[in-house]
Amino acid sequence: MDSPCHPEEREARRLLAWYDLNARRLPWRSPPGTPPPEPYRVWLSEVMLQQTTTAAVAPYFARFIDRWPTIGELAAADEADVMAAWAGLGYYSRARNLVAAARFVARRGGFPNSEAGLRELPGVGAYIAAAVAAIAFGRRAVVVDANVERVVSRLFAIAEPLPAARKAIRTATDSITPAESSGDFAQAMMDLGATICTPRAPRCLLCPLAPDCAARAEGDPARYPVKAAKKTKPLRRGRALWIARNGAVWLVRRDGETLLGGMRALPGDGWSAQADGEGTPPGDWRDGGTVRHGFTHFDLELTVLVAPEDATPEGAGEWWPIDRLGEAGLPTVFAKAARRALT
DNA sequence: AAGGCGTGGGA
DNA sequence: TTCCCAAGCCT
Repeated sequence: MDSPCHPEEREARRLLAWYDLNARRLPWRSPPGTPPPEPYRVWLSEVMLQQTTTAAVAPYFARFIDRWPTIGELAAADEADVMAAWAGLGYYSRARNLVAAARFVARRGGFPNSEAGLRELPGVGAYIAAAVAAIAFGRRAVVVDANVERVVSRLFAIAEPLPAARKAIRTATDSITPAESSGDFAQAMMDLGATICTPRAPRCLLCPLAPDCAARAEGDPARYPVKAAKKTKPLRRGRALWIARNGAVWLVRRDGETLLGGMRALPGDGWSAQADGEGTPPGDWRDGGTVRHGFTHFDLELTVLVAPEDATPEGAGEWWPIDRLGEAGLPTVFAKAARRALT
């Protein structure tokens, strides 16, 4: 059984053997070698896991599965309910696309089982299509996420910086992806990246691929993957309005597909103003304090302005009971502002 | 193709 | 505190 073989098979064998003993147990996953979870669960977990930690996803995944156990039930849901259930997880376009994709799949009569078919779902890109095809449908697919980029760039000592190195990384990943068990292989690569081949201080002594690892041979595996320098995040200032009356607060819904689009929110300015102090509020508004919040591409310093008792809101919105504010599905930045206003 | 798009946790 | 980062996608 240990007949001479291609080096690429050697890596997959070592990794799969390691995975048999070391696979993380996660709510959306079946143990190695057992039948895969339903495509719905695999897809839902992959969408939630984009740029998001397993610890953050776990409670959301449980709540979604409990409330919408099948793709058909999710397809029939009100989008507003899904958005509210997504609140706090971030990247809200994922929730908008989730509903659209669920309806697409339900109308179609089931999930596509090929990468190309999966790519047609809104919110499904190269990574998720490959992951679902491999994990849920047992297809051979080249699954490349940030973990795989790290593992593979070290394994092959790919010195080209990201993102330009993506093509070389994909080719290298393809070369070690086995024909069978490619779902387990993909999950094994991700587990290896999450627990052993970590961004800092990789635990090479525990790594099943250490004998094959070019970066390890060089002596400084943590220098891979090489990344382009990142830009500094600008600081924006903005205001949120706390307009309360009879135990209720005035909430609006942000429209469009831009920042926090589709989510409930406190009314306010656009945060686009570089300078604070513009549009000074009427003197009878009270300064409710300031919260800081970091977004992907800018930091926000948000001042909460508390309205006088007789203030009248303008435009579309709704009065929301303050004692049930937790159910409003406010994005974290507004949850912070509300907490500040209430202290 | 480079930038928009959230959030929380760890070092 | 600050920085980096986590199962990316879309335009």
